[in-house]
Amino acid sequence: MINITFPDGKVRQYPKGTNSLEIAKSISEGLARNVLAAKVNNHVWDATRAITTDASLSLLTWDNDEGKNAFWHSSAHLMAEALEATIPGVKFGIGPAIESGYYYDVDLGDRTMTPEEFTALEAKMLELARQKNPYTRKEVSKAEAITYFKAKGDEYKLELLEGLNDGEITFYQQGNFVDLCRGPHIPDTGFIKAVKLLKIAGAYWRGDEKRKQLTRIYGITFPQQKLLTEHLQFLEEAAKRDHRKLGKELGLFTFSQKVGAGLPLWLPKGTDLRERLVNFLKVAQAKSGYVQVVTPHIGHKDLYVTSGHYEKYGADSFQPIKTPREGEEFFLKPMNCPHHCEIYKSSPRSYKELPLRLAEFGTVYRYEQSGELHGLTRVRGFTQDDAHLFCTEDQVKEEFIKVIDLVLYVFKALGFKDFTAQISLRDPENKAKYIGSDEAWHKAENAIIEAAKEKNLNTVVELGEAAFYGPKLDFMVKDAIGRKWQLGTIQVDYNLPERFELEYVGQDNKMHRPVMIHRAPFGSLERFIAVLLEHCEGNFPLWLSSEQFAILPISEKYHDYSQKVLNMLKNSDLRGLVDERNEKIGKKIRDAELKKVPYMLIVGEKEEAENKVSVRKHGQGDLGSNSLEEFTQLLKTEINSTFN
RNA sequence: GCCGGUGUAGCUCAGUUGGCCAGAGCAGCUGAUUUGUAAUCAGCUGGUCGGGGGUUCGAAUCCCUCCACCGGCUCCA
Repeated sequence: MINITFPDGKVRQYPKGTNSLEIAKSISEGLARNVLAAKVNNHVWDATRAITTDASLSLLTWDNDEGKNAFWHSSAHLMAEALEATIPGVKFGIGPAIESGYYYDVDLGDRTMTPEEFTALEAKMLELARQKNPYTRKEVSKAEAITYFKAKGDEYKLELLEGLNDGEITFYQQGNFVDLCRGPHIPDTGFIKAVKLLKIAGAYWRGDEKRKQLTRIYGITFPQQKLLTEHLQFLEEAAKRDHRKLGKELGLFTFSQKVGAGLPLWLPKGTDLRERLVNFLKVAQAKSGYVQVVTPHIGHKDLYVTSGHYEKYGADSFQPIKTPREGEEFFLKPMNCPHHCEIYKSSPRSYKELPLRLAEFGTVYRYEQSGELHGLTRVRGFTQDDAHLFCTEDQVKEEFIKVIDLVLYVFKALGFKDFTAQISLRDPENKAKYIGSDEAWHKAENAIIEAAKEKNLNTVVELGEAAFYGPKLDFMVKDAIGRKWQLGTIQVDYNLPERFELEYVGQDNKMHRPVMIHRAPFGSLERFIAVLLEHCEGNFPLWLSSEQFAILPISEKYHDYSQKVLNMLKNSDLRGLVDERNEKIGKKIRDAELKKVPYMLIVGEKEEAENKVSVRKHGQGDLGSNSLEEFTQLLKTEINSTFN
């Protein structure tokens, strides 16, 4: 007998070799029907795998991420089985579970796959699922495994085998399909009740663009049809929050093929929004000791040779523009830091001036590959809320922490609660990709890690994600459908001061090298506004709305009174307008609701007589009659609550 | 850049297997209406069907090519 310890601490005895599914059955049949996998001594196992020693056990169901993971991974195998049954000679790359579903990378040879084939493939998957074929695990020797895949002619699996050690190789089989796989899997295919194939894409084998591109098929499955329906509804809802759609509907920005791909055109309303964000940050930065600077949109080639950007990105940038006679080369500026370094150098600096915080809303231009462009989140011309802090080594950590505070302040004012702080470090395996000394990197990486720890940020560490000149802390926020985007960023840089030979006179009357911190709380205004739009679904915080209220007169007779109200509200620093169109009140309300105007003020005979307004709140409806003082107070209170 | 898909009026979309002047709703304009909490009525304007080339008696529809957009991959100073 063996002792099984459950999550609640209870211990029960079972015969040696029993499995998690049997244990679940001993508790209740209902539970057993829902068990997808099990965590045995903190390793996720097949529920059908025999337990031979004392162990801690927690049963994994659809409600655990690890349970879902096993479910979707098993679904990838099911899709592979269906593919193999319908497309002879198909070869398989990898097929993992992902955050929402799974994919499998396949080599279809000369054949292509189109979404029209999905229905048939889904049907095949369901047919196989109904057979309730068990997923069986088999330990195989490396030689056996190689023999199997050689016979099958699957070079991808053979390549994967090269990286595995003999003795740790397992096969999983369900039905006629055998796959090299670590597992774990769900007990049998019958658990899979609903299947939806979602999209098809090219994906380079092993993520290497120099290697063959396989066909990646994304899908999702569920243990109940109802869950699939809900998921599809969620996707539909998310599509409504797409910033490209909202930006168009709300008249914020547009693109023109003629102006060029990835070059956003800001319409008056969008510009208004940008200006408000910019001013908001300028005020906050002024309080934190920043000074504003302005630099041109182009810079001499030498500037980027010095900074190192020329060597790193010269060939992949917009190509230089030349002076007609001398042939001097200038680049559109892809970043502001080299310019700012030259501002630093414009006069001798004393330690007493540090930290020197140079801020600029600088528009930069980067050549992004055509396939990378994406609404406002990935563009070729964008404005950074950039600043460079020049400080002494001793000041780095404190400055870094102050920047974190600023980013958190900005995020709070805009309602971003759900974000992660990604600490991006150098790839220790590939140091050649980066410039700068080991020592400098260590110092910088430690400064970031300590500062993040001190501020108790919810962090993830990513190796190899650092910029080529230094490590960074990025604030990552998800868009409507869960794609992660970098917004705010803070980067420590020991390299540029070196390259530009920046110096300051220390207390000791000797020359010292300052440290530079790059930082941008929004990141880029374009991307920030995109993600903000998706988060609030176009319902901006009141302080940010261009049109905080719309006055809707019942008829022409009340236009004079409406104008009077408008002027009074404007005098209270509120923004809005009067809808003087010759439309019925229902129409005016509908349009204001669609424009997501936070407050609608309906005025007619009654309101004019009482010197009041009828307040209607977006998405909520009639709030009743208010005096102008009451209404003004209501808005001021709402605005203040955002910042406190 | 790569794989797959899409491109019809300002917006959202119809346009059967290639066949008469390419349609609708909304928006816009004109007029009527003077309105009480999510669409008042009528009339009108508006498109060289993404660009270019080809096949055909005839192309929005078929083919080639370029561009843009969408979903991924790779990349992202």
